[in-house]
Amino acid sequence: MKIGDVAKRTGASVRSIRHYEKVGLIRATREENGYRDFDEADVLLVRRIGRMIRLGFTTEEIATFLNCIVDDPATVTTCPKVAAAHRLKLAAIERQMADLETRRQKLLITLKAASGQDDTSVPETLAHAETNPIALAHPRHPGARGLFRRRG
Amino acid sequence: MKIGDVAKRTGASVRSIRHYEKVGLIRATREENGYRDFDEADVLLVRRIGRMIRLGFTTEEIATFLNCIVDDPATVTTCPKVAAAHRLKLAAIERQMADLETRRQKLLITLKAASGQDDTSVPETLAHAETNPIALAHPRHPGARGLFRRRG
DNA sequence: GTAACCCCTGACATCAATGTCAGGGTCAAG
DNA sequence: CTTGACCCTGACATTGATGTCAGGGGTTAC
Repeated sequence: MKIGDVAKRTGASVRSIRHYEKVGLIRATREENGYRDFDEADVLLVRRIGRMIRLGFTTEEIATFLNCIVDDPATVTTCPKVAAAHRLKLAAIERQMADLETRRQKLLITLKAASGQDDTSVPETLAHAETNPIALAHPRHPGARGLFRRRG
Repeated sequence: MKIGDVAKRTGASVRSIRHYEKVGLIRATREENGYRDFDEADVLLVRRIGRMIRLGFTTEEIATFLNCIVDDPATVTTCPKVAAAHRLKLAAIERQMADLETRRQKLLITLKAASGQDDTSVPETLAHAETNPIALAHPRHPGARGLFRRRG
C-alpha cells in the first residue's frame, strides 16, 4: 500500500506520515522504485498515533511507549509505561486547566468591573497594584499543533 | 530612568521591554547618547502589559486596546474595546478548557481500562475503532510564552 | 587608562507538527 | 510521447515572546 492510500485511510496527511517515519514511530519497507510500502498494521498504527497526538502527546512521548502497545485482533495489551505516560499527561493537562481557570477568573473580574458603568472600579487586571517584580509563568500548552490544530 | 531600572521595577526583562517598544506598546524618549529614557508612567504601563500577557493576550491584541485604558491616580477608565477584547479572550479560554476537559476524560478512560489488570479491555484511546479519517483539531493555546512561561 | 557596569542594534534560537515549494523520478493511460 | 497523478528528498515557513550572542559604545570609579 502506498503512502497516499494510508493518508486517505487514516486522515493523516502524507507529510505527517513521512514525519512519523522520520521520528521512528513507524517503519516502512521500500519498493524497488523507492516508494514506501505499508500494510494494514501500519494503517492501524497511524490511526493510533493520530489519536495520541490529538490527546496532546508529542511524537517524542509517543515513541517512549508506542512499542509497548500490542494489539491482537479485538484486544489491546499495554505495559506500565503506557499508563505512566498517560498519568503524566493527565497531570500536565490538569495544571493547564488550573492555569486557564485562574486566567478566566481574572478576566471575569475585569469584565464585571468594566460593566459597572462608571469608572471608579479598579479591577485587579487593570490595577497597577502588583508590587512583586517576579515574573510568573504560564505553561506553554503542549497540545496538538499543526495540521491537527484549529484555524481560528 | 534607564531601561535596566524599568526592568527591575516591573519584573520584565530588558529584552522584553525593548520588544514592547518595537511593537508599539510603549514609547521611550532618547537621551543624547541614544539610551532610552523612561518615566514613572512607563513603569505602570510595562506592569500592565505584563499582566495582560500573563492573562494570555498577545502584544498584537494588547495594542488594539491599550490606548483605551486611562488611569488617573487610583482610577482606571476603559472604553468598550477593552471589555470586547476581554470577552473574546474569555471565550477562547473556555474553548481551550473544554478541549482540555475532553482530553482529560479520554485519558481517564484509558487509565481506568489499563488498571483493569487483564488486557481484554480496549479503551477508546487505544482502540483502533475510529473510522472517520477526519483530522480533528486542538486550538493552539494562545497563552503567554517566553520569559513569562514556566519551565517544566 | 582600565575594569566593571550599563546601553545600543541586529540576528539567530526556541517549541513541534505540519504546510508548502522546488526539483526531480515513476508509471499507466491516452 | 505526452499528460496526469502519484512518489521521492530536502529545505524553509508557521507561532510569538523571550533568551542569547556578537560587535560596538557610554559612564563611572578606581
